[in-house]
Amino acid sequence: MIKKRLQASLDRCFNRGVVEGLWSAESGGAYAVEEPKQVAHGDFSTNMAMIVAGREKKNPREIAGILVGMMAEETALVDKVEIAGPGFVNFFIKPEVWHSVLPEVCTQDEKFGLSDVGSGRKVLVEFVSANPTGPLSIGHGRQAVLGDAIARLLSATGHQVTREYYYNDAGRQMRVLGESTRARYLELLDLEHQFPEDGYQGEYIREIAAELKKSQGDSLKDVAEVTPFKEAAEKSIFADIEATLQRLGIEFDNYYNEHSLYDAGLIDDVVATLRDKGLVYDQDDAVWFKTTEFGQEKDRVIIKSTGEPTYRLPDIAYHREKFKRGFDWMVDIFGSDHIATVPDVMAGVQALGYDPAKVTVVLHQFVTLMREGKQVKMSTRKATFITIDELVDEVGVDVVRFFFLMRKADSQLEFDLNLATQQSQENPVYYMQYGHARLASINRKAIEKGVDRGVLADIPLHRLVEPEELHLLKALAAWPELVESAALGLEPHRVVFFMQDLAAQFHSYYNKHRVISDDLELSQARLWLAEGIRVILRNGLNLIGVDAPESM
RNA sequence: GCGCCCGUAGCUCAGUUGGAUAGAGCAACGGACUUCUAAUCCGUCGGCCACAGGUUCGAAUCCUGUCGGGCGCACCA
Repeated sequence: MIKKRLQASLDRCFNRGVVEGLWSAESGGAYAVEEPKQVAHGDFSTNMAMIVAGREKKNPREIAGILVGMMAEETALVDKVEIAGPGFVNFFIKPEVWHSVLPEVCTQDEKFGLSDVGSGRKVLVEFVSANPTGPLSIGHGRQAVLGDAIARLLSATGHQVTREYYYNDAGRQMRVLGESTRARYLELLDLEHQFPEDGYQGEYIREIAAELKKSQGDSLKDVAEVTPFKEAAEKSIFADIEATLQRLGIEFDNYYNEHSLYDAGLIDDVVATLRDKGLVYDQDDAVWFKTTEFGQEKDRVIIKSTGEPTYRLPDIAYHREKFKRGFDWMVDIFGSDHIATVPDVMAGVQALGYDPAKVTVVLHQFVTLMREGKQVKMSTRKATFITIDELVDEVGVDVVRFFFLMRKADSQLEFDLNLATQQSQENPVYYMQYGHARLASINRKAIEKGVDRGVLADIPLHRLVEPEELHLLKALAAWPELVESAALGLEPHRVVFFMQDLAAQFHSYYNKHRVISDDLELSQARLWLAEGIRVILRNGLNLIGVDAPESM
C-alpha cells in the first residue's frame, strides 16, 4: 500500500517532467519501484532516472537530481531522498507512515489484502478434470490444491470466479472401466469371466463389484451391455473423488460433462465451422485440422477413420463454450503430460475467431514422493499406487495443502514424507501455524494479566521504534501488493514464501523483545502490532486453505 | 530428431516487468528456556547462479549455442 502511494507520487513527478519538457512521455510505465535488499538503500528505490536517461541520451545522475528535487516536496511520505550508484533514487519513508499502516490492517481485519484489481472480470478456473476411472492420485492432488489456491487468490482480488471440473464419461477408458467391473463381478459369482488386458486392477474395482453383488445379486450376470457396470463404477468413483476433494477443502461450482457437447451438437458444429473456413480436410478416411496454419509442424486428426473424434475436438468445442459463456479469462490447470494439447486447443480457439490470449494455461510438473530418502515408485496398474486420500490419512490436510503450494507450479515437487510427518521442528507448516498460535497466546496472556490493549486510535504507535518493529510494519504494508501480484501471476507459492518470511520476522522479534512489559503504552502499541501480524498470518493461511490455530 | 519445463549452497528450493554486496529451510557445528508457547531464537560453515558466447550503464533473470534432467511429440486422454 505504501509502495503504491510512492509509485503514484513518482508518476506525478514523471508527468510533471513531461509537461515541463524535461523528458518525453515515452519511458512512462517502464520504470519500477522496488524494495532494495540493503537497508542502506532505503525503503524503496526507483530506476526511473536510468530508464529516462537511456531514452533521452542524458546523464542518469542528472535526471536523478531533478527527480530528487521534485520528490523532496512529497513531505507527507518521504523523509529523505538520495541518489546512489549509477542513478538509483532511494527513498526513506517516514516512520509515522509505517505506523499508519497498523490501524488499516486491524480495522480491515479479514478484508485487509482484498482488492478489486480484477474489477469483476469473469474468470473460469478449470482444474482436476480427472475422468472417473479411479481415485485421485498424488498428481491430481497437487493440481486440485493449486487450482483451488489460484481460485481463492482470484476471488480475493475482485475476480468473479467459477471453478469447473471437466470430465468425460463416454470414452474408451470408461468402457474398459465397465468391463473391468463386470469381470470382477462375475469373479465374485464364481462365473467365467475375462479380465480386460488393459483393465483397471485397483482394489476399488473389487469393492464396486461387491457393492453391485450386494444390491443386485446375480441379476446382472447375463447382461450383455457394459453400461450398468460402467454406471455403477462411475457413480461410486465420482462419489469418492468428491469426498476426497471435500476433505481437501475444495468445492467446484460446476461439473462439465464432455458428453453434453455431443448432445448439443457442438462437436459437429465446430467441425462444420472449421470446414467453412477451409481449415479442415479429409484424408485417409479421417478428418484433419490444419494446425500447420497456426505454426505447428503437422496437421492433426480431429475425427478418426472410425468416426470417433480425438480428444482435441471436444477440447476445442469445450473452450469455445467457455468463450460463449462470457468468461473474460480462462485459466486451465494441466499436468505437464497434457502439454501437447495446449497448442491444439489454442489453434482451435483462434480458428474459431476467439482470442487465445484470454486463455492462460498453468502447467504443473510432477510430484515425486520421497520416503527415507528414496523415491516411492508408483504405478497405476500395480498396488504401489498411492492415492491422495492415503496421503491425507498419513500427514493431514494442512500439510498436504501446504507442501503442494510450497513450490512454483513449473518445478517438479519433491514431497518428503518423513519431513511431512514430523510434528515438530523442520516441518514448515507448523512454523507459520505456531506463529499464529503464539500471537493468539500473547493476547490471552495480556487479558490474563489485565493489560488492556485499548482503543487503537488512542495508542501511541510512535513508540514502535525498534528496527524489527518498523520492518514488520513494512511487511504488513506489502501484503496487499503481494496478494495482488500472486493472484495476477497465478502463483500461490509466493503467498507461502511471504508468510514464512513474516513468521520468521515475528519469531525473531518475539525472542528479542517483550510485548507485554511494565510500560503500558509500549505494551499497548506492541499488542496492536502483534494483532496486525496475526491478521496477516491468518488471512494468508486462509488464502492457501490452511488452518490458523489459536493454540498448539 | 522436434517442442515445452527445469538446472542457483552437500540436500530441497526462493529470487517480483533485467538492478546495487545472490537468499531461506534442512543437514553440520556452537550457543539461548526462574520472564508473553524452545514446534522458537542467535551465531558459524557453505556459491565460477550447469557451461560458452552475445545484448547494455547493469544479467541468476533477456538472446544464441552446448551439456545434463523431466514431460510430451497417436487415427490414446
